[in-house]
Amino acid sequence: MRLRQLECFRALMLHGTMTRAAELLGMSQPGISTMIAGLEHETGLNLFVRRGGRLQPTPEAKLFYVEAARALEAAENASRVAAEIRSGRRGHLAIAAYPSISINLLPRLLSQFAENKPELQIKIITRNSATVRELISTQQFDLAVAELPLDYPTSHMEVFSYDCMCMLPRAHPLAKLKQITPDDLDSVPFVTLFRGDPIYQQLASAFSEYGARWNVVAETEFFSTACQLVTEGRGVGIVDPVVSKPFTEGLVVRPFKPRIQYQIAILSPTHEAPSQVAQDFAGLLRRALRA
Amino acid sequence: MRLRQLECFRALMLHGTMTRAAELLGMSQPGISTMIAGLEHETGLNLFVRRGGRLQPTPEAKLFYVEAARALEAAENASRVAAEIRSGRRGHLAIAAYPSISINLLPRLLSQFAENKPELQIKIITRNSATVRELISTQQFDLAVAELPLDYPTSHMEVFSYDCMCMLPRAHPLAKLKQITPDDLDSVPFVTLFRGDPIYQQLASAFSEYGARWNVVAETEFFSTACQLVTEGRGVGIVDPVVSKPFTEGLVVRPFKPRIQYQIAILSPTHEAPSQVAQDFAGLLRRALRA
DNA sequence: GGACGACTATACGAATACGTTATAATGGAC
DNA sequence: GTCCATTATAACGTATTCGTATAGTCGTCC
Repeated sequence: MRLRQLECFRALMLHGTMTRAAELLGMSQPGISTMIAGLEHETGLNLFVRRGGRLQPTPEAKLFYVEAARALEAAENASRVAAEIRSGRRGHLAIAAYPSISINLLPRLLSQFAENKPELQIKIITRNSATVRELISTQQFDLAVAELPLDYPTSHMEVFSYDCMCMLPRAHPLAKLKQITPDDLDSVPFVTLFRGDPIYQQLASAFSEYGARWNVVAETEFFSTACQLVTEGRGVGIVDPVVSKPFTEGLVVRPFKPRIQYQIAILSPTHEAPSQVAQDFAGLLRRALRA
Repeated sequence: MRLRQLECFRALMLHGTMTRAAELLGMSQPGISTMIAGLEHETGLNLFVRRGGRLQPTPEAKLFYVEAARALEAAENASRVAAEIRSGRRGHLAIAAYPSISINLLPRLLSQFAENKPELQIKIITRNSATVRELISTQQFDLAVAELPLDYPTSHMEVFSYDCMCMLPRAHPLAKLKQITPDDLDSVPFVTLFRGDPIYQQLASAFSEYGARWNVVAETEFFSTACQLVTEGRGVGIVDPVVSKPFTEGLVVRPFKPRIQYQIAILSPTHEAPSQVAQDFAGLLRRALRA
């Protein structure tokens, strides 16, 4: 039993004559005729009686039609779903990400990505980078974004490196400089990430190397919190130039020397092949993180 | 999108390798390979990634599988239903019949007919023969059985003629005769059908022709009622030899002379083609009515 | 009753699909 | 490296599909 036969059968049942059914299906009348003959032969049912040169559906045809139409609709539905999956309109996109990127960049990109994909189910789980690293191993996520370094590196890792910038309140005296060094920040109130963070360690080394006094007035977990403190005038700070960009709206941002490196990575599941949707979104995310 | 492709896809999803799927479907491995390649091409989905010489279903394949399996099942169901219809296990059989045949013969034949047809829906409507004649015209019945003559004869009518028999209580003195005539029944208490019935008129003519006195002690609507009265010893009567046979169990039945003719007919719908089930049952009924 | 119109069935050929065998290519295991 | 299991590709015969051409059937309109 072939789908094409059912299609012809349905058209014939709905439109009465082979000639009209053929028109509707964009094929010739003899095509319909042989197709119906084949269906009758294969099912062993007499679907039509030839009466007065016309076709009249038998009671068997009416009974069979119900099931035939159902099967056709299921097949057409499968076909439609395939198109939806292909275009990314259907599917799911589960992403695990560390907090700073979860706050602004990720939801912004996701809502842009899902614009024309009504059936796409999105899930964002926010955890610290170590947990994100573990989550991607469970194969339950399509994509993850974590800060480096990781205790247990994973394959399928795409790294993005940034040189951190110095951020200052707009009215800060140092805002007129093109570039900031630890010397410029000697004893200046400073907002930084926590002691355990690589950023903290790099900053400590930089100030010590320059022989400047690092006046830490606040430690935060996230760049976004630090940004807010700087905005409030508590001091100056350091920030990555891309992910945290939305948080530095009212601030002045200047290159910092020496280089304070900040690295994040897009992680993909290892055992599982990534879904097309995940790959597409990874592309969008990659462009955003490179910018 | 062809059903065969979905079939291969399902087998592959369920059994992991093309080699095994091919075995299960009774075809060669390259056959599966090309079939899957065709499906991937037509749907535009990457259903499998080739990793380490093995196939691994992509997330898209898992999503699509749900719909594909559903479509396949619907098609297989349609196929199964076709087989059920063909063998008469599925369908409906609506029969309109006059009372006497509805009481015993028809339900007996129908239950025999439906023995191995679990899904067959049976409907029996009992009306007098004139109404049965009208009902078959409404095309809502697959078959009808009515007594003749009918005011408005219909085409598709298969007539069965019977010579009525005389029935007597087992202990009746006339039971020793091989054949009964009106002369034998002169003044004998007689149970007959109603005045309007053709049987009544034929009997009246017969007694008058033989110059015998017809001693009617009871008039009934149905043969079955008459039979019961005879069984109770109220008199002798006349009965058709086939339809009413079940009612004359404890009675003696003898040929009657002159011939009292009783005719019934199987009626088929005119506009509608009869269903295969109806035709099959008509065959069974025909054999029973001819016996 | 004959011509016409609408419809279905059959014949035949070309393109496509299907499924086979043979064989290459790949990767893991020992 | 060799063996084993797997998938992919090529070549080829057969079946299916669908078109065109044409014949047959029935009802209708003069």
